[in-house]
Amino acid sequence: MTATSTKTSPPEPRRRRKNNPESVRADILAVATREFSEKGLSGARIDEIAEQTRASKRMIYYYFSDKETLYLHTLEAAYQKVRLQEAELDLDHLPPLEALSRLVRFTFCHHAKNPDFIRLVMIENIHHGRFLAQSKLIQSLNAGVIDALTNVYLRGVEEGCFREGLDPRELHWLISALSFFNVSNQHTFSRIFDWQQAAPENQRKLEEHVTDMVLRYVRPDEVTPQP
Amino acid sequence: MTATSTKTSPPEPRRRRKNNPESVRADILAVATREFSEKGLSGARIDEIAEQTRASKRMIYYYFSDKETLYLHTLEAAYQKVRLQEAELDLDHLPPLEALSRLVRFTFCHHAKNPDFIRLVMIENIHHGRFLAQSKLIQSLNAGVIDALTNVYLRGVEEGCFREGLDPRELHWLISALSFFNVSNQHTFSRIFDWQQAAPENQRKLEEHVTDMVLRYVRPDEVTPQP
DNA sequence: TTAACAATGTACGAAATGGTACGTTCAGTC
DNA sequence: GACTGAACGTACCATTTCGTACATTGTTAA
Repeated sequence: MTATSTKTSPPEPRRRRKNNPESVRADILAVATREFSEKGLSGARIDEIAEQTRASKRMIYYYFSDKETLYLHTLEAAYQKVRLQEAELDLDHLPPLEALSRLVRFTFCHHAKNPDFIRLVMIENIHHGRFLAQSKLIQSLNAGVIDALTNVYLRGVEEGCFREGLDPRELHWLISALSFFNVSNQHTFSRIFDWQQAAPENQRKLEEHVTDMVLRYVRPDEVTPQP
Repeated sequence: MTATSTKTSPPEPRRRRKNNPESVRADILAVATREFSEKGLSGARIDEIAEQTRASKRMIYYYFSDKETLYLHTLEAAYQKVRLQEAELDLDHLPPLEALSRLVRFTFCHHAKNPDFIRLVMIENIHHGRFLAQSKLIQSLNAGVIDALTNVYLRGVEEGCFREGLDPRELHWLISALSFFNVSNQHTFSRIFDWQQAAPENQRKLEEHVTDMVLRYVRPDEVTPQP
């Protein structure tokens, strides 16, 4: 876009460049997120990212030294964003059953609303988690999730509404699996089984199933509660 | 060019081996499977595949016209292989509970033993299932899974060991989700939560959890069946 | 045998792609 | 205003990568 309108306006012919490092950086990161999550690390093109940015390709290498570093920053930013949203969940003031139910629904919906994040995690798994392993940041971010779930679970066991002997980490695994798969495999599943999985009514049904499944799983075995 | 010469064709049209077409084709496909599942469609390199083959790059283009077609054939071959293994499952002679339990365990173990297939499906989802959509073959292959599960489920409902009102397709979705996630997200999950998910004892535990979860899910609600 | 076609090897081209050299402009400090 | 380092633009390079032209060998039918 050569806006050098060399008109006969002597005082102000050219557009002034305004330095704005933070904004440029954020812009690049946003575009990179779109591109990487859409096409993967090897599929995304630096030139393509540059084109969609208000900055130039030179700027990408200026702020992020190379393609892989840019990808790593993208991944970190995505995890950070997720963490921020999760932090808003306040489960401790709810009774265990409701708290767990809410956590499951939140996870399910959150994943569904953030396909970019899911895709980045898929892509990272394709790369054997090699970049995530480099990131101290991400490692530190995710401890909180397990803690929150552990609290809820322990309270539930104490109150007798959850059965004993479950591992919160494994419980989290189950919740994640169902919520993640809902996004990650939507395309193949829909196509193979000719089922519009993304349709709102089906999403609502799946949310119910998933929540129901988790709650039934933690429910105490019936012990014939007759005295 | 099909020589349909209705001349004095002998009753025995014996086919003699040519150079080595079938073997070369199979070799290419095997290497392509490794490469695509490891690096994705855009990450895999035709030259790299050629190098690992006994054939040359020219042969890849001879048998499979271009990269994307080769990828599609890879995907189809992978689904076909899975289908063959699934067909060995014979559930109809088992009581419903055992049949379902066996189906879940089979799915879980099968996925765990075929990471290449899982990765290809992940990659295909990254591509929005665009190639799978082109394949009439794959579409036709996967109907059987639902049928088998439907039979088991209906028998179970009839015998009273499963609750009513569940959709076999959704049940399959749940089983798939848990089994798939176990492979697809192993790297990120292990790294984030510092948990050796691939370790045999953890795999055994997860298999139990997953089976248990599905069985608890289909179990009839307690209706206080007092005599 | 020989024509015809299938199967295969070698070398190369054109475009894409990650990354850089080098110069220019901005903004704060003295 | 002069200086300086950070912020930015343009043009370019070296390599990679998909794909092909062309030559050659094997195989079968007549």
